[in-house]
Amino acid sequence: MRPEEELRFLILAAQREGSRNLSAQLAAVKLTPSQAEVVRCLAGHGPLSLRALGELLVCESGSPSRLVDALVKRAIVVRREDAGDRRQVTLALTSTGQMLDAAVRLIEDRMYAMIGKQLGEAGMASTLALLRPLVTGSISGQAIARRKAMG
Amino acid sequence: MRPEEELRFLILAAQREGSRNLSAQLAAVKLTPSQAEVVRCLAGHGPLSLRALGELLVCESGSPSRLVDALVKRAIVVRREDAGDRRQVTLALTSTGQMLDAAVRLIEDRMYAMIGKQLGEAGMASTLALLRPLVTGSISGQAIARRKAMG
DNA sequence: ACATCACGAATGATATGTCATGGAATGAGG
DNA sequence: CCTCATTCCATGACATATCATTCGTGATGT
Repeated sequence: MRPEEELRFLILAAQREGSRNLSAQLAAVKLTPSQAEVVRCLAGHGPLSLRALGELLVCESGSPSRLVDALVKRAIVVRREDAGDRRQVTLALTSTGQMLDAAVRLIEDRMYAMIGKQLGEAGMASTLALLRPLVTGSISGQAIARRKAMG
Repeated sequence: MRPEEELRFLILAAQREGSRNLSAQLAAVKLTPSQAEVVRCLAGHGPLSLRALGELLVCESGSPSRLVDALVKRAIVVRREDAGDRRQVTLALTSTGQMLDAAVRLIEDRMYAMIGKQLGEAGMASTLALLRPLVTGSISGQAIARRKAMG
């Protein structure tokens, strides 16, 4: 197998396995990884329009209407009409959502600790430097850039 | 954003963007990336049972019944009963499937060339070495190992 | 003011992924 | 033979992803 092919499958495998792992952890709070990303974004970056939220999500490129739907139905997110521009909806976490955010943060921290231990500090820095150029400029890459810029 | 979080999103982003890119290329032959992986596996590793195919696919963990369904409907794959064990089905490419395989190979080669140029030979080797430990032992990691072992 | 264009969101269609369930078939033990 | 646990597939259920389309609204040019 040529190296580029292995890289392609390693990235796919890492994503799949990481997602499976995270799914299993998040099952405790009945959230999927995508839903958890929405919760974390809304918790960290205040009320957002659907479009603005979409621009922060790596998990989805378009506007995450349906992803948000499930969270609204479960009273984790409130969707209210924007007073100034009635085309937009404003999304914010409910108090339930804020509690879930704390739980998600704990789960993510555990996962990050494991990843950090696997790679080591130097390995982590190298890996980031190698992978960054692969996504710069793309939609997902821009989402990451925005997230980094906003803290 | 802490490094582990950035790594997580870089991997997700690389997978998404690569998949989008490949999807666009494969649209010329009306195949999705997952379907193309099935075609390539069957072309390279002969007739396989559904289970054996599933063990070679990185794109799916279980048995890819439905993934194969679409290919059978389009006469790209033939599904025939195994004479020895009637529980199993044997999957093989039709002549249409073999022609598609050649087209897919061209598209993948172009993509691999681009990835190779982006990373460089040394970068490629480093990246592989860094990512491999993240998936060893997992289902997807085993699929990659099998693929490497079979050429 | 009005026609028109652009924008934000919702929705339908299609294809995945993942897990759980069910059914057919095999094979090991008695 | 029979029983029964196991194996291999198929399928239902659910949550994503992606793209195209539609609909209600704002913005713009004349």
